[in-house]
This record gives sequence, C-alpha cells and structure tokens, in this order.
Amino acid sequence: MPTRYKGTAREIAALNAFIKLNRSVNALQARLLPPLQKEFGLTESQIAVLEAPFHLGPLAQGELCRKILRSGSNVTTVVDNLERDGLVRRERDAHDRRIQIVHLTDAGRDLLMRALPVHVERITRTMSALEPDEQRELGRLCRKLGTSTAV
Amino acid sequence: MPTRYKGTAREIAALNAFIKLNRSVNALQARLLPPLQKEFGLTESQIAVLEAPFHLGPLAQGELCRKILRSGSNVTTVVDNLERDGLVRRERDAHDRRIQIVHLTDAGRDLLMRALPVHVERITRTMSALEPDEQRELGRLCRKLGTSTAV
DNA sequence: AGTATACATTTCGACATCGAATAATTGGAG
DNA sequence: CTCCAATTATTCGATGTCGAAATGTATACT
Repeated sequence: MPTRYKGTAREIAALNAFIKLNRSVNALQARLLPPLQKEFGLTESQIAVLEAPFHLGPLAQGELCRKILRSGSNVTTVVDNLERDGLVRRERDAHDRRIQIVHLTDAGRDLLMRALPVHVERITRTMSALEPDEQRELGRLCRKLGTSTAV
Repeated sequence: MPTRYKGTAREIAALNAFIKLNRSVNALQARLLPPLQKEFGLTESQIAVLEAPFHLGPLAQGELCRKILRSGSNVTTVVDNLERDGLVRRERDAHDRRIQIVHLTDAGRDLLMRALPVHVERITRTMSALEPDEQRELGRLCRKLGTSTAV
C-alpha cells in the first residue's frame, strides 16, 4: 500500500527543478569522470586540487580548502594521496610552521598539462548540448540559486 | 610561475556554466544535508533508498539501483546500513531466489513520514530563490543537458 | 616568562561511491 | 537432464567526504 507524499503545487514545482538539477549533474559526472580516471588515473577531487597550485602557484592547504569548497580533513586526505603518487609536495611555511604549503611537482604539472585540455574539451563538448545563450542563462540561474542566502 | 591554461572563448563559456552548475548543487547540498542528518539521522542516499519503496511498494534491489542511479554495490551498502538500523527489511523473492526485495519497516515508514515533509519544505524554501518561471527554465535546461547523448 | 586562546592541520570513525571479482541462482541449449 | 551463459547480489579495495577530537604552533595578555 504505497503511501504518496502530497505536496503543494509550489512544492512540486520546486522539487521538479531540484531533481532535474541533481540529475543533470549526476549525468555530467557519469560522462566525464570515468574517462578522466581511465586515461589519467585522476579523480575529480584530485584534478581540482592540482589545478589550484597550477593556476595560482604554491598554496597553503587552508587556502586550498576555501578554493575547492571542501573540509580541511578532506583536503588532507586528497593531498595525502597526491603526495604518495608524487604529484604534489608539502612544505612547511618557514614563518608559520602550522601551515603546509602545497607545491605541484614536475610530474604533477606534466600530468595536468596533458589531462586538462582533454578534460576541458570533453566538458565543452558535453555542455554544447546547450546553445551559448542557454549556457549563459543556466549559469545565471545557478548562480542566483547558489548564492542566495535565503532562509 | 603559475601557468594558465588558455581556453578558447567557447571553452570558457562552457566551463563557466559547468562550474556554476556544480557549485550550485554543492551549495544546495551544504544547506540541505546537515539538517537532515542532525534532525533525523538520515543521509541523502538513505532518504533516496527509503523513498522508493515508500512511493512504489516493496522493490527488488536491482530496480532500486535503476531508480536512484547508483551502482549495485552501493545500493547493497546503503541497504545494509538501513537494515541494521531497522528501517528496511530484505526478503528473498520466492520465485527467483537471486532477488532481494526491499521492504520498508514500520519504523522506516514512520521516520520517512516525519522527515520527508520537513525536507521537502526546506528544498522548496531554498529553490524559491528562483521565481516559478525561472525554476521551470532551470529544469528545462538541466533536462536538455542531462539527457543529451551528444558525444 | 607563562599561560590561555586561537588557528592549521591531522587523525579517527562513519558513510558513500565505484569497478572488479566472486557467489548464488536461473533458464536455455543440446 | 546436464551444463553453460546470463542475471542478481555481495565482497573487496580504493577514494572521497564529513564532523569531532587531537596535535602542534603562534600570539596575546599578564
């Protein structure tokens, strides 16, 4: 005897958009992440962590947290794995020894320079299911939704 | 000496929309999941797994996989945890003993009936950062993006 | 100087997630 | 009827993710 949750029209409209939003992100990840893993052995988090020092130069782990919007403990784990694989290197800040500065190694830079264009190209191709103006509109709506501090 | 990856205008536009899309989903989850965990002890996956037999009645694990778009091994894990907590119950199909049918227990149904309205209300409030027509447009764009089989 | 407070990171335990390998069961081909 | 191929679920090992507690370091106050 399945019971159905009765929502108001307003709730149904919101849920509808919400579900489609989540599904679309799932679908994008399902298309983009397996090839990234297969071809370069990189996860989404790893490429995010590599990109930060690639674009910005050596970086404290705390800054890294804020850039990629993950918890401190998570960044520790991901950096551990990347360090083990020789793609980044940690160095204590000379002036504040609490801080770990994350440096890209040569191997890390090389790998990223091979992986990034392929990855970006795949994102571009996937996103091109939308027209340029649709991409802009999607971006605008997502931004409005994400930055709203509405209770 | 930070090296910057030079993208074409088309790539930059695609990445822009892509990043905003991902960020918005992150932001929504950051707002919705901690309260769900604190108030009801439920994760996103758990509520998804509970909802399926709630709406559809007892359900084979394989069907459940397809409903919530997760791997088989993942569904096994989440159902394990829910079963341990007494929220669902597994029963072997009488005619095909490979199949595990997932039933909601009374405790599971009770919990879901308390949690779901609160959760849906919070989703609705969060999504109301967008006007109704914006929600529709967001849904349309996400759907178009997610279902495109474009290479 | 000594202590208390604040801050950066790590550790720990729990859950989610995947793919590959395995086990159990079914159904069909011969 | 027997055996093989397909199907369903589980196990295993790896990664990511969080929050809470612990650790180490810096700084401010007395």
